[in-house]
Amino acid sequence: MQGEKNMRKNFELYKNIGVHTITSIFTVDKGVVKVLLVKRKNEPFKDMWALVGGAVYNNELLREGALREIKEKTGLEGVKIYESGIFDKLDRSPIMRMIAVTYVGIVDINKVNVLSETINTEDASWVPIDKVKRLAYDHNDILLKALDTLKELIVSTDILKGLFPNGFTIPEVQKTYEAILGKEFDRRNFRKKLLSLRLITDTGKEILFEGKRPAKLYKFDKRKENKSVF
Amino acid sequence: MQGEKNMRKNFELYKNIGVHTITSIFTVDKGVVKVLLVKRKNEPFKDMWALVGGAVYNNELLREGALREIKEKTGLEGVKIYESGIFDKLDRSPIMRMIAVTYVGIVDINKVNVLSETINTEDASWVPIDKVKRLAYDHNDILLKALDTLKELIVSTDILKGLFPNGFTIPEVQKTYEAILGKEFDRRNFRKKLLSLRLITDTGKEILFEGKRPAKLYKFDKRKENKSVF
DNA sequence: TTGACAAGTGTATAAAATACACATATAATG
DNA sequence: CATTATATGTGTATTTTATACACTTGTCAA
Repeated sequence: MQGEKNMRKNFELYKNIGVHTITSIFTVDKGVVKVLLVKRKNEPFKDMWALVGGAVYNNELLREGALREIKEKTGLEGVKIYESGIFDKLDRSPIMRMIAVTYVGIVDINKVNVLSETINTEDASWVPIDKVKRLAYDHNDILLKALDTLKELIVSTDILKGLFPNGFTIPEVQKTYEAILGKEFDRRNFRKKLLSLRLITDTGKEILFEGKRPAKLYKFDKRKENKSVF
Repeated sequence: MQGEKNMRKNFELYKNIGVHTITSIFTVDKGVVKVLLVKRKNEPFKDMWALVGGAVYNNELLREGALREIKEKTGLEGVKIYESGIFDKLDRSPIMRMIAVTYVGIVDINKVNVLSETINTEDASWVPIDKVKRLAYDHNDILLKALDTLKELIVSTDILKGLFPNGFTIPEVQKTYEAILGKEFDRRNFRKKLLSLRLITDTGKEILFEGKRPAKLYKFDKRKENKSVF
């Protein structure tokens, strides 16, 4: 068959496809969605900002490679990541054929502390998504896709659990939804919907923000790990 | 940093990750969902049945590689394929580290003719999904994931257009949904929903099936290419 | 004490999903 | 020709879900 010949002809080339993982790590900080960027230290794209990622080793799973890169480049550990897509344009890297398997994660803004303790702030930074400039490689495209994936995930999975390790108030969750989805909800209807799902429970505690009426503190119900939120 | 050392140590290994595409091509034949399998001619897994796929060349996109493999192994052309997932277990191939980028497609059963003209039926076969035995590699896992993907796609995209190139009747579409989703719909409500979306138009023609009342023939509205069906 | 601010709460209306029964067009049969 | 079997076609009432909308409450600061 014709294909067999091509196969042989292209075999050496085929051996040279590189595999990278690239993760868009988000947080929501006072109603602003931010993404974690790192400054590249090597060519290509030296000194440009980029999403977190790198080459996958032969002896690790893609997901493991992604988590390793996150830890090495930012100090963050235990991030829950979700598949987002695959990027494989032939010229996406100037060095060699390279495909990128991309992931999405979201973390509590307080983990920024961890970041600043272990990594020079010149090397890693939380950037509001509408302030992101030209990134290395095709990372701008990857980021756009990641935001789409994030929008799908917050209405169909419990991905936001990772954002509220110490409980949350309903207005807080609402602001997070509004920031990520880019639209507003009626306060009464949002609360009604969230409570009707019976995925969260009232802790009985309250929490105060600068001289306003205290808000009730809720937490995700542990018994319903993987059900969708919206 | 510690990772840098590992990087160097693993570089040779990293160069040896192979990239495959694997496509689950479905059809629905008289209410039965079938998948297209091909018999392997070479080791590993020689003579076992497998999904359609193979190594990606360095000079082609993943999607192009998938379509090339489909054409080479089954003769099918012009199949619209959708991303399904990535499979990367370290031992999924006994030969080398291999990651599989997987796709899903669905085609009109009448293209089976094309198949039998160009390919020996010993080499390729439509198999009902509940009759699929042990496949090569991890293709049973890939098939399960592909079915999940297909279920999502038929309620959120116009993927079924590819299944009805010459128009369709509403009961036909309903049977297809029921076969793929594994549940039944009320006939009146299904028709109401489908028509309310205004994605299909009445052709004015009718079609007959063996001594029953003729059914109206519809077609997808060309102006609304990419809207979701359910 | 008053004002500013965000949190908390209930009801009425509209839209969507669901449940449900009978008439009709064809081919096959006697 | 009348009868039967079979799958198609059609409308309405009910339930569920989503949406729209206004006033009261608790805290801090002035």
